[in-house]
Amino acid sequence: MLTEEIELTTTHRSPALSATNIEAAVKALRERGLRVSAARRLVLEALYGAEGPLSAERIAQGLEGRLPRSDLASVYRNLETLEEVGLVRHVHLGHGPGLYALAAPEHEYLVCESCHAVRTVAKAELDGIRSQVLDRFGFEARFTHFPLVGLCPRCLSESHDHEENEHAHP
Amino acid sequence: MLTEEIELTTTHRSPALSATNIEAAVKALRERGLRVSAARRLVLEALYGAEGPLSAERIAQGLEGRLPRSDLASVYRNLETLEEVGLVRHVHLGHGPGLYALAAPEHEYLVCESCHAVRTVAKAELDGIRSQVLDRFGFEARFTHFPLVGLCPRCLSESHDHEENEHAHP
DNA sequence: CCGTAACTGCGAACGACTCGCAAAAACTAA
DNA sequence: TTAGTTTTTGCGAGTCGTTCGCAGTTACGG
Repeated sequence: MLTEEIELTTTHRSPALSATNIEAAVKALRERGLRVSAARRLVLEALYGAEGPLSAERIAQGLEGRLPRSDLASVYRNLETLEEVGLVRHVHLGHGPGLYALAAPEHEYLVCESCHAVRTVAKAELDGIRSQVLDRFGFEARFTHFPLVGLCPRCLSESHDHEENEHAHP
Repeated sequence: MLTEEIELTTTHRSPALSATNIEAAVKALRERGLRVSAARRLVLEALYGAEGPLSAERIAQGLEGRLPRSDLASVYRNLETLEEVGLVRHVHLGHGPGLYALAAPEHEYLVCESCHAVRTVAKAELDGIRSQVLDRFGFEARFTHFPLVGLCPRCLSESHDHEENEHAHP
């Protein structure tokens, strides 16, 4: 099976106010006694400029020329550090590589098992479902690190169509 | 990070009526023009005798001496074939290897992000949540291939405890 | 501007699969 | 039963995503 590309169907944040926020992140790092190296700053720039979650690989390649390339292992280490600090979060949207994004604002993900479309939603949008899961199972659902997986509306209706065709056979 | 062992908290099926059902599976294979080799039968025996989903690795090792060892690549190939035939299904319960189980009866999984405990439930138990997700997002949730991830009751209450301790600091 | 952590970049190793290929079954038809 | 065809096996090597070891840099506090 080929590794399938994941496409995002929603937009995350405007790529504008980057620099300002990066300095806030830099401050958070220094407060923890962490150093602000060029490589680390680069990872931050990639994430602040991104429209959706990014793979470590794509960050290391410099986002198709928009940023300088850097060492993949270091990108992974920096993403890990940033995640420990709470600035970054990663999500596993299927069989591909993990994808990284800023931790705030907190997004949750719905992924279609059939077409692999990703729907990104604000945490609050899933609160209704979260409270039902809590009621039934005492379990607090989180769709930040692993998504809610299922069939998207389109694939769902296609699968209904096929069922009908099958039933139509006498 | 170490690969963490996944423990199952529920029982799947009684390990008794194996042989009978294996012959049904064998029949299904032959009907599709597939051959029933020793290796293939072994995978089937492992799954019919198991109390929960198994990794390919564990099947290849012969389930700690209960069955003969076999070739890992072939185990993967056979699991794939059995899955195509519809006899087997696999689930990704976190960062470890995929786990394989008989497709019927259809189980769904809840996994704790913190302690990695797995709760296996019958499909019907999640129908309420499924219909709420369908209403809100037009999305049919499936927790068979990827689980519903969150915090289990115990880890949830522990995280509340910690919050209280933090708040207690003036 | 010096010392000393922290951090980098490289290559190698890792786990979980997947593939290529020659040798060995399994079914089929004779 | 055996010969023929086609699947399947077992091995080794390869891939992908990620992590590790380590010598060489570099950031920052003094």
